[in-house]
Amino acid sequence: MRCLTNIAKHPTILLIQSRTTLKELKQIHTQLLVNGTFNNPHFHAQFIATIALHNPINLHYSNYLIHHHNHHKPNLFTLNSMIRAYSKSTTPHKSFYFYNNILNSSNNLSPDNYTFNFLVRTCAQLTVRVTGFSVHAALIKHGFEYDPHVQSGLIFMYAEMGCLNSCHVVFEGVQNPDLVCQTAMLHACAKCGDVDFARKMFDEMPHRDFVVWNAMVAGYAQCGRSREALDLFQLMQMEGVKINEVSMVSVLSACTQLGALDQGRWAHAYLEKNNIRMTVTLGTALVDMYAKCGNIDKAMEVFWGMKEKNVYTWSSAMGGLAMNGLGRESVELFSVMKKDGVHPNEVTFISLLRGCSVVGMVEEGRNHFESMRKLHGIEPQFEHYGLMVDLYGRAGRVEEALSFINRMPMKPHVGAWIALLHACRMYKNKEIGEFALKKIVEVEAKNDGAYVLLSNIYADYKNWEGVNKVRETMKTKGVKKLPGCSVIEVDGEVHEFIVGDKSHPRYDEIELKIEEISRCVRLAGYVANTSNVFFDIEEEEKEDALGRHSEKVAIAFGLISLKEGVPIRVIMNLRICWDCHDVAKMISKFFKREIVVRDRNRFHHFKDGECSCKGYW
DNA sequence: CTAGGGTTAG
Repeated sequence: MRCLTNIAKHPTILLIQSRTTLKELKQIHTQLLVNGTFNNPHFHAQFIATIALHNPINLHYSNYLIHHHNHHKPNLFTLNSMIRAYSKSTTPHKSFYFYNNILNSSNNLSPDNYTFNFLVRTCAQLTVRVTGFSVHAALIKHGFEYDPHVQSGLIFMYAEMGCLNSCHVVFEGVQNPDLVCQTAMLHACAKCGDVDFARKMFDEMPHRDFVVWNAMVAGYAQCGRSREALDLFQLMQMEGVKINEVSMVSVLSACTQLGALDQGRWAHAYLEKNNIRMTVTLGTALVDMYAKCGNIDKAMEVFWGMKEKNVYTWSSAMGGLAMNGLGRESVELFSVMKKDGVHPNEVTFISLLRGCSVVGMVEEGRNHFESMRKLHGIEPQFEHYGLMVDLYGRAGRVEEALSFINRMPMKPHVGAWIALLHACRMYKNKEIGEFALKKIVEVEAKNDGAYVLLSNIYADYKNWEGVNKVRETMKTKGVKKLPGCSVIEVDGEVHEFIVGDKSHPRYDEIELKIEEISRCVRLAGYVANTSNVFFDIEEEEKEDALGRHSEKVAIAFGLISLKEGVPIRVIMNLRICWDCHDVAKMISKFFKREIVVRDRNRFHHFKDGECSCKGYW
């Protein structure tokens, strides 16, 4: 055992941990063969395991070493390490090859608690329940049902599969759950939608190390409770808990969701100042944060500065470009990615198709969609079909969008119909719009967004009867419209405005500003675009209702609270309304202020009276 | 010193 410990600290092993290139590995390998270090079976095992664990990119090299330089039969340590490495790879099923290797080995190996711990993690990756159940059965057969390592793994596996009950069952069977096991259970609760229970566990734990803190912060961030994530992180700092790159990934993710650019910038500065290890994951989180907080230039600067990028990084950058209206750049980045030898996955194609869609590159988008199956072996999912509908629809080819839906190999999902309905709204197509709504409510009787869209189409035609009919239907069915909500960050503090809520301490000043805006805009001869007002009310009242949309309130607040020249950044939960969009353009001109709005679909950068979306919503 | 926490879309 002493011997193994020393080997783990062997300079060559440490070198592998910090380097990744295949070329260097080959050099090291040759050297070790020559000087005879490989004659030590322990070293050989540790060498392969280290490559597998620290250089997942070069997993095939560990494989090669096992098969072609096999002076020694791989031992359990090596095989377990391979299972572990593959459980985290993009091809987790290959773990089973090594599991079978253990079972069929000629040198009497039998799986141990590590084997099963890693194997259940493989099942967690695969999320194929049947596989998970059979591995569970196998480990019971081998007598590891009550092994603490295996139990932690099982909790993790069932969490990934969404079986919180099974997690509880396993957890209750644990004699004295240690920190690792408790962390797994906490993670499971957060993952399966019971963060509050996770927090309860967290609060009741007598000893908490920094991994537990990280799990809790991540738990909040992943379920969208970003504020609580940031609050807990702050507490973490105050308590002097160790902070590493994993903590920062969660912090950045929370900032991304809140659109809190200032806090995101602070986090970026923090991790540079504290020499936090820049991993691919952390870099990706940074790129995503800048992109989704409206600073796409900075996002790309970070992106190009990253030494190592994976498919997440590329997809994230492409998605960010698309979201910011830079569709062409997104498509170009896709070619660069392929040249770089990175294989796209299904998410990459979502980013790519969005890129095509926002700039109306219909043919290009269709070609890429076709290439998914033919060139990349990726079966398009319903999201991809939905984006194709969007692609045709945005470009005004509403009929083609409809016929595309009708040719889908699966039952069109609500999202596809919604995309069509948006196109109908944009191009004022009443007939297809009515048809789309019918299809939507067949599945989701209470889809408020769909009713509102159809109502808007009627309003465009000044068909108040139609508007009223929609309103009546909604009333009888009990459909409630989701209230608009906009947030804006001022001096690192996030202010939230919900439509109709006047509780903000500076609401009176905001009101005055809105009136000033209205005056300016009217002087310029602008007539409000009132078709976004849902109910048939008097024109004047309508303008008033429009004047109080949450996005406009947030912009007004930005005007009074941010220094001149500082861009106003607003994040909202719905798509920006047409009138607010027009008014924002004018504000950007009259008040000489840049405005960046991230709505639920994309970014709108308003400058000198123009918007970056150029009509492509 | 083979276990636990993290990134892309919807």
